[in-house]
Amino acid sequence: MAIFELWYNTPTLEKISENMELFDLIDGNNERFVNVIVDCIGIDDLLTYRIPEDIDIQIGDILSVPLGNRQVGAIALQICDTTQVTDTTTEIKSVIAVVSSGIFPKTYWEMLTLTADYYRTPLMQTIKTALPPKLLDQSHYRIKVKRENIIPEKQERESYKLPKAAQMVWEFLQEHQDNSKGISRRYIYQKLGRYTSSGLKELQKLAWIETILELPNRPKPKYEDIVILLKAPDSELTERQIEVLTILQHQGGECLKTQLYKLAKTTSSMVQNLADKGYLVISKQESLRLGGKSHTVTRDRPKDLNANQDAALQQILKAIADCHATHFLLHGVTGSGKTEVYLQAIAPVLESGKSALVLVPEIGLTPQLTDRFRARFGDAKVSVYHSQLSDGERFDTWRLMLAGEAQVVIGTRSAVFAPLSNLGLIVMDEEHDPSFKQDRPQPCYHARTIAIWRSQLENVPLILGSATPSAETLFAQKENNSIYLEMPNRIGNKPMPPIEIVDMRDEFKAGNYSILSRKLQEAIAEMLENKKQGILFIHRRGYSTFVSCRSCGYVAECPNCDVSLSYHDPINPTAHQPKSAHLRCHYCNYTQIQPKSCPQCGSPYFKHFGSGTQKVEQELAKLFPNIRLIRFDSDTTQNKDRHRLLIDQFRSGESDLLVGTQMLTKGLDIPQVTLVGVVSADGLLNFSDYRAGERAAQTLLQVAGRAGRGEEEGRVIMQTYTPEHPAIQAVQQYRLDEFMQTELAMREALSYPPKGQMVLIHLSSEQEQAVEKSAEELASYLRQLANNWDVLGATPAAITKVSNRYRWQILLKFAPEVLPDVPSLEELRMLVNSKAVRVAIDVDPLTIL
DNA sequence: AGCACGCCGACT
DNA sequence: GTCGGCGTGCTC
Repeated sequence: MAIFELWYNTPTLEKISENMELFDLIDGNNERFVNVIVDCIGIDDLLTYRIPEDIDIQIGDILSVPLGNRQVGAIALQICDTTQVTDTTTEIKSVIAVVSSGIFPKTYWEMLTLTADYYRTPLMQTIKTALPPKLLDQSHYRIKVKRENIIPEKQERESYKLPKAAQMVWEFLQEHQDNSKGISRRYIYQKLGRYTSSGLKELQKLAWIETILELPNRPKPKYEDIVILLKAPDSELTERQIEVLTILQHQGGECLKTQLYKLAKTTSSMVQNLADKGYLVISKQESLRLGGKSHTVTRDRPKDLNANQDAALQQILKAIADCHATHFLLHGVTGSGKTEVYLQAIAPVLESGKSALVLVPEIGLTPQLTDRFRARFGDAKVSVYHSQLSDGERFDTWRLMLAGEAQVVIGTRSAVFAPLSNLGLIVMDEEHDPSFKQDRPQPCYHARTIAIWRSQLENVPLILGSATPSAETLFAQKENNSIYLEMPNRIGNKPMPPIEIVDMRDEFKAGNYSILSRKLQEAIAEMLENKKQGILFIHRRGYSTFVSCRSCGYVAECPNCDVSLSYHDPINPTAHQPKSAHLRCHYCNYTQIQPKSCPQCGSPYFKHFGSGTQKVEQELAKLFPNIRLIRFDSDTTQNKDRHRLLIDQFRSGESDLLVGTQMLTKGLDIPQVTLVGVVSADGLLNFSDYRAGERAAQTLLQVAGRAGRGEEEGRVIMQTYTPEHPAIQAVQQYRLDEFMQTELAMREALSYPPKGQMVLIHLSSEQEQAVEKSAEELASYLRQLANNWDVLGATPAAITKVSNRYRWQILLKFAPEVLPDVPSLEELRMLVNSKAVRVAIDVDPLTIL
């Protein structure tokens, strides 16, 4: 792979690799020192710390070290018996503790340095995304107001005499005094900047405030007491004591202390007494908090494969046996049995004592998949890793992976960094899914890109599976010698459901003003009559896109963002929402009560545009009063258990129709579903991003694939105002490959990815002029610098204001074979020398809006 | 992120 | 002279 080789020999990588070889075991009677990178932006040099005699440190260990008067995380890179600190005035401090003694393989660090370098993000920040949360937490200051030290009249008088800075801080503290835990110094600093330091000092002098140093709250292993039988009961003991020991004996001579209390109906005094007598011993055992236990108990056996599946599997098995970094594109239509191929490919990996990594878009949405893996390999062999786990669960799962035993890890995007030391196979399911790309904290990595590197670094095969492969993977498949595996048929040769397109313009002409066409209405009626189930797909959640006044055209807008507010109904299952009709911003969550009359002209009549889940829900209730339906969108599925609950409800037949958004597209396998309706395909199509066509075709095809997976034949009805759109045509005929060929040709003409590379630089600030100025200055600087890239912009972002921040962006475009020497995040921050402006860099952005 | 240090202008 | 605001640079 071209990109891979270009980025491979980066200076940072070499530096780290050499350091890893410095794993010299100097048996020191002398003092020993460790050179570390610390978790502090702006310190790129290695710092040296003394290793206390009672602490054992290995290269690659994650440490906690003092820095200034704080504690920060650090990674041990070199261990030596002499200091490289020549300056004798600096005191060499000692390591505080080893946070995790993970001995990562060399390839793991190479993967991290590659990621940091490619995505132009500081190494430490990249390492943090790979580690469980809070593991590299810093200590931080909290400020508390000391009410008891303040005499009201005195305060009244003195607060006027305070220096400006102190007064600002004091006022700020007054505004936030409801926070009982105190507020973090960092937060004050964000708001007040340089006034913070002197202001706090002044208030401290008056003793009006108290500063508390909160130490990092790192996740810790959880221990439980267990009792172990040492000696069989004998006549020395009382009857009751013998009884307790016999129960312990029946438990295999070992069980949890609390469990013994319950079983023997006894208490700690009895157990302690027996321990004192030497019959048993109380010891500590780590209890692993592992998220999401299995919901099914039935053990699953490998299923017979059809010819396509078997052909695919044989090729994969060969690569696994040869330990080749072969890349497979497993292109299988929905229902073709990709999961079974994964399972049978993983089985020999586990048998050979290696581990497998399975990456999925969103685990909360695919509990069935985890259940299936657990049923096949057993609970003990399968762990899940995703952001919905608690910090403790993530920490424990992470350490379980580090332990190196053969296991299957199923996880979302961040699991691509799973510290599995003996990897045998990587699987990425639904490879086209945009949630594999991170966009919020830097680095904005794509898990597929990292998975490709990891497969090459560790010489393990990679399976990219999808019914609707991404343009990137299709293109790479043609260019490289990766292997294309096709499974064009559903299991049992069930046909793909026919897709019927309804032109909504005809409906309107015929006098049907409903958002549901006559055809779809009939189909739903028929479905209800036959006691079947269906799915209705809507592109948007909420009631409608926006609400406007019928008489003056006023549209309610978010005060913090540049978007109109969405209408939400009062009937809402989540507790924290207003009980009456309200308007909400989908960007910053600003919520207000729907006004009774137009604030501009006073008219009480409003018009609702678009069609969200709630609107469809109402319409259905009107047309089919007895229909039992479940709404499935991010409003109704806020917590992780609700996904499963709603899906289980639907699966068990408690409901006729599932009405939902995007979430429905992801691997939902319910055999009873015979009807799939797409309320409006247009929202997907008329999205002005270069990837809109690809995304729309993928989404629609995925939705369509939900129908007819069982015995009954399926049926798909797609409503649209633009039936002639190539994406719609492609989907209707199941001709995605041809559509993608024209897409690729189009991308090539405009040198868009994958026929070109892009880097997007975001700038944002609360000050409108500050961003504009910085963005334009940066753009012209980049233009000067540019010899092999095009600089587009600076331009305001499509949604210019979000959460009171004005957003601008600069797009860099370059040919795919060009090595992009784009400034790193740190360099960009230096270039934008305005503290008010935030910068972010997105390499290979999925959307350029 | 947070601190000390040092420079420069204003005021006891 | 000295105090305080502000920018700069360092943290083992």
